[in-house]
Amino acid sequence: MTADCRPSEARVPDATVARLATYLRVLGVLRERAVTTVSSEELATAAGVNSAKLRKDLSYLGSYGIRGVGYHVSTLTDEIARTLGITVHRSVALIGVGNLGQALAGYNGFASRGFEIAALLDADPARIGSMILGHVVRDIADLEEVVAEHGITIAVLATPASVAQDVTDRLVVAGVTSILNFAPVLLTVPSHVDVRKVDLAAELQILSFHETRKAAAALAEAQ
Amino acid sequence: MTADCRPSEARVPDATVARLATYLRVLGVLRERAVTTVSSEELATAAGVNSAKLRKDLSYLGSYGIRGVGYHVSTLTDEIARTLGITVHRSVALIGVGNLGQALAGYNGFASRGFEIAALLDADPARIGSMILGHVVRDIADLEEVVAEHGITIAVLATPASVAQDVTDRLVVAGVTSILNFAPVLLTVPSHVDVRKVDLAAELQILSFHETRKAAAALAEAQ
DNA sequence: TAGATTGTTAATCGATTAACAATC
DNA sequence: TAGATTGTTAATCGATTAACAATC
Repeated sequence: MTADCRPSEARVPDATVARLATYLRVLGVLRERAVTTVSSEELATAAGVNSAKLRKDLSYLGSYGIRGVGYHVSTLTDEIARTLGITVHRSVALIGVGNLGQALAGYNGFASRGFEIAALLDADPARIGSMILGHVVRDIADLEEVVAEHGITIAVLATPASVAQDVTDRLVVAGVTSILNFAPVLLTVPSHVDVRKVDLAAELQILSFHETRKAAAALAEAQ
Repeated sequence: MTADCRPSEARVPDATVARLATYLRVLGVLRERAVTTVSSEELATAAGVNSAKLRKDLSYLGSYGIRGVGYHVSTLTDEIARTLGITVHRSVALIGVGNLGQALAGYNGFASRGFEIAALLDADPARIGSMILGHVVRDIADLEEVVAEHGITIAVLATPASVAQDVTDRLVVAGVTSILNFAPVLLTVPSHVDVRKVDLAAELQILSFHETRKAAAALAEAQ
C-alpha cells in the first residue's frame, strides 16, 4: 500500500484522536452559524485547549491551514471526519436494553455524529420483540446473525456486569472489533479488538477526590 | 494544618486518581469472594494494568503493603475509599430527567459505590412533580433551595446542550463545586469548580478511528 | 509590503515501567 | 534463613507548550 498523497498512515497520538472528536463538534457549531474560517486561537478557545496543542494535533492530519488566515471550517470538518473514519457508514449494535440501554438507544447524539444504531439486542423474553424507538428488540441468541446482517463492527455493551464477558466473547467471534463498554468489568479481548470503557461511578469518585482536596484547602485557608 | 500522620496532602497524579476507582471496584469483588490478601501482581492483572504502575499508584497513598505478603484487601479498600473521599456521605443532584437522566437516576452503580442521588430536577412542567424511582422531580426553579437543603456539592448534568451553561452558572452560585457533564458542550466555570465530561458520541468516534486503522492494516496485509 | 497566523522545533513536564534493594 | 513481594529509583516514553521561522 503506497501512501504518497495521504499522510493517513502517520501515527496519530491517542490524546490527539480523543481531541479530534471535540474539534469536530465545535466545527459543527461554527458551520451552523455560517462561519467559514476560524483561527487556531478561536477554535482552541471554543474547544477548551491551548492553541499550540490544537495546531500540533491538526498537523498530524496534514497541512490544511492557511498561514495568516486560519482554517476553512468545511475543509477541516471533512479532514477530521475522514481521519476519524466517520465518512463511511457505521452500523452499531446495542446490547442490553435496560435502563441505560434504552437511554442510549434514544440518544440523538449518535446519529447526528455519524453512527446508526442498527440493532438492539437483549436476553429478557419480556423485552424481546418489543419496539423501542423504531427498532424491534432482537433475541441475544441471534447475535451472530444480526451482526452479519448489518455488517456491524462496533458494539455498545450495556448489559449487567455478570454477562458482559460472555457477550463480548460472542461479539468477537461474530466479527466485532470495537466495543464501548458500560458494564463495570474489565473485558478480556484479543489484541485486534479495541475496548473503551465508560465507568459512571468512577467519574463521580474522581470528582469526589477533588472535593476532598478542596475541602482540605478551604480548611487550611480558614485556619 | 500539620500533616505528620497522614500523607494525604502529597499530590496524587491525575492518572493515578482515575485508576484508584478501578482498584476499588476490583477490591470489592475480592472482598465478596472472601479474599483477604492480594499481591500487586494479582490486583494489577484484575484491574488491567502493569504491577509496577499499581505499586507506584498505591505508594502515593502511603505504605499499606506487606513485603513478601501483599496487601490486605480490607485495609487497602479503606485507604483508597478515604483518599477518594467516599467515606463521607456524598449527595448528588441530577439535573435533567430526560432519556439519559432517567437512566442515570436508576443506575444502581452510584449508590453501591458511595453516592446518593438526593434530588432530581427538571424544567419540563410535564415531569415536575412526577415520581421517578422514589424521588419527586423538582422544579429547576428551586435549584438553589434544593442544593442548600441537601448540602449538595456534586451535580450530574443531563440537560439539553442549549441550557447546560445557564444551569451550570446557577449551580456554581448555589455552591456546587463538581459537575459531571453529559451535555455535549464546553462548560465555562470558575477555577475552584471541577468539571468532568462524558461524551458518548466522541467515544464511538475514537473507536471508529481505530476501525479505520485496522481496516487499512488488513488491506495492506491482504495485498 | 505589513500584518497575521500556521506548522514545527525544542524544551519541559508528567506518566510509565523495568529493575532491584529493602524487608516481611 | 530462604522465598516472596513491596516501595522506590532511574531510565524511558509520550504529551504539552512556548517560541518563532515560514508564508499566506
